[in-house]
Amino acid sequence: MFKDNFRIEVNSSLFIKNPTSSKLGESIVKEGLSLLENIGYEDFTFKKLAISIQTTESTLYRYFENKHQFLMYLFNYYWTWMEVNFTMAITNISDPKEQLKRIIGVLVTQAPQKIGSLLLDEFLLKQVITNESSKTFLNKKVDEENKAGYYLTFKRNVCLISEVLLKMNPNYLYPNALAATLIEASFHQRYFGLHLPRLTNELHITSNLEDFLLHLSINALV
Amino acid sequence: MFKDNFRIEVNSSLFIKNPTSSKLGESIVKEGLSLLENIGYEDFTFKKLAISIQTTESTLYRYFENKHQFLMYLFNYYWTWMEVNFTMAITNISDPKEQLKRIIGVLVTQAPQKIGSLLLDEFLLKQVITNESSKTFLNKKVDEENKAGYYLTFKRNVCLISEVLLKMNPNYLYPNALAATLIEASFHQRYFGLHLPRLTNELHITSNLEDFLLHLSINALV
DNA sequence: CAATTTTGATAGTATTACTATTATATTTGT
DNA sequence: ACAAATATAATAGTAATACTATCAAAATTG
Repeated sequence: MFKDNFRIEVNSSLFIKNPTSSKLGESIVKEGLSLLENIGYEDFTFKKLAISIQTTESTLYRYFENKHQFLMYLFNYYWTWMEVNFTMAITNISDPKEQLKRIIGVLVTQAPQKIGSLLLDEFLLKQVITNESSKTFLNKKVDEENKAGYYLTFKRNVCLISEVLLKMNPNYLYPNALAATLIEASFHQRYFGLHLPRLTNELHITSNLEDFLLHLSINALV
Repeated sequence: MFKDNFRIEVNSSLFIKNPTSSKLGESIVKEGLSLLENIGYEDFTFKKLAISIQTTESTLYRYFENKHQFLMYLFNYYWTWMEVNFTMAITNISDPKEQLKRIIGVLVTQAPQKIGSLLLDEFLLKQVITNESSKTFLNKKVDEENKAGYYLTFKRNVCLISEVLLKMNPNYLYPNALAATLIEASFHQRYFGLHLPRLTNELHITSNLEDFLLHLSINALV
């Protein structure tokens, strides 16, 4: 579907030195993603990552300011990739309801289409974003980072979904809120299904999650 | 409405020494809440709290294992208090739709009814929980802490709301998921309204948030 | 192949997240 | 009122985290 030279590039404010500019940089983000998935954001350190790819902390700090910026890089990488997925999913589909179905289909997919040339493993990336993405904005630096454009890709996806919602009902008052809620619910409900099952109803099962979100959004838009 | 000796007590697994058992303990949670609200969870340390109440780190560690347990204490304090609020709000109300309205009214209230004898400031508590509560479960210790009962009060509230939802439509398949989604959306949509406005539609305004959640839930239940 | 850039190796600092010890207060039981 | 028990303050100390700095070696590039 895509050429082999398809690549995801994120805004340069999200790194010091572009990790895609060297083999070492690539192994930093690849292994960093894997380590993050294994031990979680709280226990993740540049020291540990340096050891696992046999380099030094000082080298990592030449690529990323700190682990928060590293997470922000992955977050933007993910949403840049998702924007491609969403756009492909609704291209040439005229019925807004069918568009919404496909949007939600993409949202709940755990292992998106593999693209050989994509640097990061899509499944791992989705797992990490599911578990950690709230930490990108739930902190006191949010306003500063918002100004720096750290959330632009995420906002674009919310707006993309919002536009589909509005096509179904142009008078709906809260399209952005609903779009963001669908995204957040897709992450957290899966998480709850796996870890705190009383907070959900078997929504770690993809088909249930899809049904829940579709039902919720369609009914909200009547 | 309540006697002056009304008190919120949380499960003893959430502290080493009960902070309500001494004046010092009370000032730890009171000042801790205030500091947490001011500087956020990431920058919050026991050292800073010790300085602000003129005690020492070692004393704080005799009350709480670490700052995560301290947040969990506040989280449980909040949900114990909310359970009282929800229960009061629906007592003697027979119409399920009216019950749901009142539940959502309680959920979106920023400054719940002041009760003189309540140790913690309700407004501050709500602010801190709005900003930080996702951090209670989004970490690798979640399963262990779930076993230890750290999320029981939260789950009870989700179930309480879930039961109201089921009264409106006993055949609805995802009552717990919807209840949890309403709670999470109430926190994050307000947060987005204040910090990332493109992710919402003016939902930092309480009446809008209320309308959004009510509309979402009522339509989901038809 | 010289110049530039990147990386590795090493060292060092301030802060965080604790634990341990002991003397001094404070509280409690009788 | 006083002894016993408990709580707190003061101090010290450790291992890990989150960086920054320096400089030589290696790799890249013009």
